[in-house]
Amino acid sequence: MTVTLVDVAARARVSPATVSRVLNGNYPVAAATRERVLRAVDELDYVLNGPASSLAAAASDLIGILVDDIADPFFGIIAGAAQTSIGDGVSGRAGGGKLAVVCNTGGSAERELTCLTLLQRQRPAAVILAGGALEDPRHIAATTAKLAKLAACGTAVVLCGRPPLPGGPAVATLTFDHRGGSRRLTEHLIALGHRRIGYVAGPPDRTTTRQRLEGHRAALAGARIGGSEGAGGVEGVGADREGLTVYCTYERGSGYEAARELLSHDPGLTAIVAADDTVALGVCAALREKGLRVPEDVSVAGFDDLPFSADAVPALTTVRLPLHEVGRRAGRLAVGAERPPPGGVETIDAVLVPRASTAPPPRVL
Amino acid sequence: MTVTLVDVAARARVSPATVSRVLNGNYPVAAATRERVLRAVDELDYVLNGPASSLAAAASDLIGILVDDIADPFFGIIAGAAQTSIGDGVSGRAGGGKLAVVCNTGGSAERELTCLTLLQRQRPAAVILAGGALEDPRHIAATTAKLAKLAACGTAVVLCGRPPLPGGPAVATLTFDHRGGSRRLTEHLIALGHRRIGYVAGPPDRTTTRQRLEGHRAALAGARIGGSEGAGGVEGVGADREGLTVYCTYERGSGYEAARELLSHDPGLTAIVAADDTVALGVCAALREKGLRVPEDVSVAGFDDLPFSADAVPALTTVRLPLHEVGRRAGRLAVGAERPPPGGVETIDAVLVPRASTAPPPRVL
DNA sequence: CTGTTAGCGCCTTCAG
DNA sequence: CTGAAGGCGCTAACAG
Repeated sequence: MTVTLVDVAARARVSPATVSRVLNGNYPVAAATRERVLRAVDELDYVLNGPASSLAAAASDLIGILVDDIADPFFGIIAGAAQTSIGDGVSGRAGGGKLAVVCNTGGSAERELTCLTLLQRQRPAAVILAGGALEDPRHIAATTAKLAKLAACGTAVVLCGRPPLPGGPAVATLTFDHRGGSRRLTEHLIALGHRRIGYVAGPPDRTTTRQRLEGHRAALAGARIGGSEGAGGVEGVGADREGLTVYCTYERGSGYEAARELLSHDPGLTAIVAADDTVALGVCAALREKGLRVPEDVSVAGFDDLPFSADAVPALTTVRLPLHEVGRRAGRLAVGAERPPPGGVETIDAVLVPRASTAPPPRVL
Repeated sequence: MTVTLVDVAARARVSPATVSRVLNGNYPVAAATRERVLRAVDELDYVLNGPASSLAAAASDLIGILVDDIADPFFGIIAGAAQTSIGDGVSGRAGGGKLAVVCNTGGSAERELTCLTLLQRQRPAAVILAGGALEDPRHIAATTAKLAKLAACGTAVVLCGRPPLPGGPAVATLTFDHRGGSRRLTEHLIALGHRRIGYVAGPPDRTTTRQRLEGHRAALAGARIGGSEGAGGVEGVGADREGLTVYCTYERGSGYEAARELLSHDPGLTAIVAADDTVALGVCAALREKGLRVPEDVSVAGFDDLPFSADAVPALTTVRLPLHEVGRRAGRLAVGAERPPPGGVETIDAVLVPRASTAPPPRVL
């Protein structure tokens, strides 16, 4: 029913092996023969049978990109850039052409592992894990083991936006300097004169959340402000001892709730730092609803510098992560178009972008 | 090196065929035997070889979701919902488990076809095409042919957010009532008293753009306003005769430019309807920069009701598309968890959501 | 440069 | 309910 390699070979009057060779392009074939084969391919509208090809070659042209939430621009931008950089290598014809696909884990450890297994079945050429990692030790172990297996089967593993793995089966890791960016952000607020600064952290037990919180607390400690940076590091879900830190998910509504909670704990806050820009928008909404102006009454800052942040009213002070650039590089690393950084790990700078949503507090001390 | 079905069979002291049967679950196997096999699978940490399985079964468990731009929340939401609804069916174990993956076309006809071909190689269980379609006849023909071929090989084709195809190889089509929603939106503006209404259309030659523009013009015609709705339907790129319609891409920056162009053509505009919410934000930015207030001086409306629209300042009047719901249903249709609507086509309502960004014009006539 | 020969790992009749 | 055998469509050594 469907046309196979043999059909093409027959039409081009060559052996199946020859057809395979011109399609894969990695073997010398006479120009005339190639022409004939290509013509036959076109005439028959032949499409390679991926499974058969992958079985025989013990490798597929699939590249998986794992993200927490595809509807979140943070991941959308990284994934889109990675896909584009991978797709650019397509040679148009039947040959070449890696297929970059993105899979959604929903931020669930279980689904992340499931996705990895499902991908593993396909014997993918590469896998890119985007975004922060869960810090649950069991999950880390499971993930590491899975990735090691993938790597053992020839799959290139690229980590993007998370710290390198201990046992490091990864080809390369591009990790963000969340800590530094976060620290500079809070320092900016402190320099403006703020002393009571609320913090809306991301989901607990994630590398991104922890690193950003650490940066924030380092800034406070550097200025001898606040007592919430106890020896304990990140505290459990909910609020810390002073009620100045609450946790939420990367959603606008979650930020809205979080801001209300912060305000109820300490109505005297003059600034709120949010886990990311989306959350910051929710924070702004809650503030507005309470009749508080941004930044006159309360300053608000986000993180990531997502596209809409520049257009928000007021424009959001945030920390820029070069998501597009990093996604592009992750894609190139995955296909081997770029060599891994020395040591396999590169830390990407996070730069402070001061805009209109932060200003001195109502009454500078 | 890697563990195969045969290894599992040996360990469980059964034949490979039996292992295959318990993994696929679609054949009677004694409970005790199944247990033994499952244990062996776990102990050996066996992972099915997808290519081999797909080759033998002539079908894979891959489901492809094609989107124009994964970084655009419109697609992100649909794709995410589809993936989730598909993933929910996972039976945890080695069996079951479709892998839903999303592919980016970047809105390019060529890449869309390339992606389809790459997917076609995998012999996917289903393909979901999300978002509006290009109206270029050649591309429609090519796409239709490709989808017909996919369908002929047993791939379920689901169209989501675009009109059904003429030759209809699709299992099901969920299409939006862009026209109706758009018409109601412009009627809302007219009822408010607006007469000079600028229109920032989406990319030309796309079903979505055309349908929304048609709705807009139908509203104008219904109110005997404007002469731009000539017999010609959508005009070429750029501005129409009166300069009241300009085209742009679904990006904030593009909306910004478009608004400036509209204003330069007709500074007397009292309202601007944008192709979507993202574009509307760009329009607002341009207006603000010109010293025009929204909605006091100029009303602005978007489309889609993306999450950030409710939080914009002012909150954006828009037309809500149930993206999440539609994505979920597309996923269910793809896996056969839901029966296709009668006739295979269902039109999804687009409901007007009036918010703060629209108000009567400065001077009602 | 090209043809021939074996499988890749699994599913699926067919027997038992 | 379980085992044995054949082949899915392609690639990768080998020859020539």
